Amino acid sequence: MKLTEAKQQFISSWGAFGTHWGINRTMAQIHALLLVSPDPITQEDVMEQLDVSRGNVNMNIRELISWGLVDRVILPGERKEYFSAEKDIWKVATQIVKERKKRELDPMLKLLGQLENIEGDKKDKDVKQFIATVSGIRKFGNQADQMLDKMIKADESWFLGNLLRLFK
Amino acid sequence: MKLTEAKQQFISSWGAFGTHWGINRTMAQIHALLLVSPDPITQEDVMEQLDVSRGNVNMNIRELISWGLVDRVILPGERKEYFSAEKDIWKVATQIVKERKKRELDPMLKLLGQLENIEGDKKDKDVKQFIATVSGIRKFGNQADQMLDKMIKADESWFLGNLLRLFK
DNA sequence: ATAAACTTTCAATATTTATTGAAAGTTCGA
DNA sequence: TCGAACTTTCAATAAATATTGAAAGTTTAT
Repeated sequence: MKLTEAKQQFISSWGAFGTHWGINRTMAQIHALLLVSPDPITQEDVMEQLDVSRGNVNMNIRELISWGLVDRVILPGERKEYFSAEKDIWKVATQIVKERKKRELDPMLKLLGQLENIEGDKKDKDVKQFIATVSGIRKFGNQADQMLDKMIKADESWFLGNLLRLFK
Repeated sequence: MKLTEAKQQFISSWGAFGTHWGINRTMAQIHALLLVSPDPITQEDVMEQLDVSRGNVNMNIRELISWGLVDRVILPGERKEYFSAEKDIWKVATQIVKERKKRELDPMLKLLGQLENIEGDKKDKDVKQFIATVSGIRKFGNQADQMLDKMIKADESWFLGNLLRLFK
């Protein structure tokens, strides 16, 4: 397989993979393209290589920037903006974890905490099950939350070292 | 807040949460409903409580069963089928991890392995970056894969004990 | 101050994904 | 074997989501 074909495969699979995880296909593909581009590229480049419109590229690059995965780069003496992706996969992963935690997990845990305090007969079967389920999810979620916090702060070698210890 | 309202909240939030993770809203809501139902319930019950059609409920319950999160239950002396969800959140989590790993992570790792073997000048900047990116993702993915395998096999107390050790 | 180069916006449109509900299929007791 | 009770299927439809592209906005060099 040659580079061009492999690149295509990678971008397309990364896009499909993304959709399974609630990430818009084009955004994932742009990210993939940037991940395999050794140098920063322009919106125009992305439009050509992925065959999507200017507006779409603009929107999705902005989103990638808000996720902290892509940076604007101004090349000296150039008028237009270039973009480049963080290439260190550990950093990419922790950044995604950090954002998803902030945007989704933390609000969910907050809600679950509130839902645990319902009025009503604690002997009632439905009340009992509701509280048990909600508190079960909350406890598990809190564990995950703590673990992810440590991961975000850790560097890769620390994490791998500990994993090794954990699973030896 | 009373039970009915809290239940509504929980189901609706769980549905919204699901959509952020590539899970169809109704499926997540049905799961939520089953999680807070102390006893098995019928398709008819789900239709009424969530106000969705018979076909939709049938389809999504089937999907939940294929994910190993919900079981068919035949009550003695009853003609119709009842459904109940696994309530142990640890089991729910490991089951989801197991399935997503099988359906998504493993195929992706397989593909990445293939993409690493491209023909071409290993000194070429683009080839170099492509291989670096793909192998970086593959290595990280393999670590995650191994860790998730252990988690799937472990039981909760083992895992929590080790986590504690890991993060003390 | 102007205009070219470039970026952003967003209403219209297209695409994808989810839902409905009636018809077909199945199971089971009498 | 019949038919009532129940489940499944799937083509049609609705709803949600993503994409386009032209117009408006911005920046910069002269």
